[in-house]
Amino acid sequence: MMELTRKGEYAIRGIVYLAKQAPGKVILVSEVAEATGVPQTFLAKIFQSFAKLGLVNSFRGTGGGFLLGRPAAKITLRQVVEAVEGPIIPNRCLTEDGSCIRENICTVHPVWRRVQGEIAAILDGVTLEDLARGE
Amino acid sequence: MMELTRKGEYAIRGIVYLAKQAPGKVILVSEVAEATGVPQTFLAKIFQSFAKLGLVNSFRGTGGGFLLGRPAAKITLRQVVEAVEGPIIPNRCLTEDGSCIRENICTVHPVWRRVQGEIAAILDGVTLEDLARGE
DNA sequence: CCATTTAAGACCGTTTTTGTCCTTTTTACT
DNA sequence: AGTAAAAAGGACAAAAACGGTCTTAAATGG
Repeated sequence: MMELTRKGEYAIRGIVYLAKQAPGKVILVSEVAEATGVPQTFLAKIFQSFAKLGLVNSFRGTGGGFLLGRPAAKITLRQVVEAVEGPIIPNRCLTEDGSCIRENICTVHPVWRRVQGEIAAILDGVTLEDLARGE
Repeated sequence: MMELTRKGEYAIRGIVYLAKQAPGKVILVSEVAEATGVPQTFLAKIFQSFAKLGLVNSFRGTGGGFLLGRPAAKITLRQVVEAVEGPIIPNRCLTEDGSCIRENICTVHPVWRRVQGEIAAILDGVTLEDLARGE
């Protein structure tokens, strides 16, 4: 359970690869795809969504490509993961606006809340810089 | 991301309902299903898998039904969740036998290891007794 | 034997995942 | 201006997972 999807894994691989480049250097999706072993068109989609969120910047046309939208130290693993996988929600009842109708579920509610908080805290504490320079 | 499936939620609802009963009392699936709002045949499947693991005991025929396989205090939320959802694996690379081929993935590896450990610890710390008596 | 209740497995529709493919737009270079 | 190189965007599709249902068999008590 609680498994990251391929998309999530690909996203991390791809953006970490960008983080390893010299700041300001523009990289082709094709290069990232090959280097990380991710299907190119799939990775392109992922990077497009990153671009919309400002996680990466993109340039079209000849000489185009991608680079980080801000310094690697300012991008957390949580931001990357949530960008592709959505918010960290261990249980549906955490989604709702405070309405957890069933009582027996509600005793579990605070447990999931803790799980959510712990995961978020861990992922918040790791930046692309950390990951790029090998911990 | 990281969301519990319906099955997982149903499983918790169902077994917590059992945990709320007087010890030794045998309960019908139909009763549990109705009380918790879970589809009966689906819940039956879940309880069957619980029975195989000893989380519950079952009796067939007239007067049959289910009850906890051991005291509620001896069943953790983690055991319940893993019984239906499988082991807690935030990332595929944690499954493998130490082989995390890609280097950039491997810098992420210890992070997922921590996530795995934290979730496990939280769920280990909660028993059905806790959940049954309302935290 | 008969009604009841779980056990086991086959089956099935829907949604999500994991991509591919094609067209369009933007850009740089000649 | 024309062309080649990229990313942007959308449609499409196979495969897997999810969320169940249904049927038949086996056990049990009366």
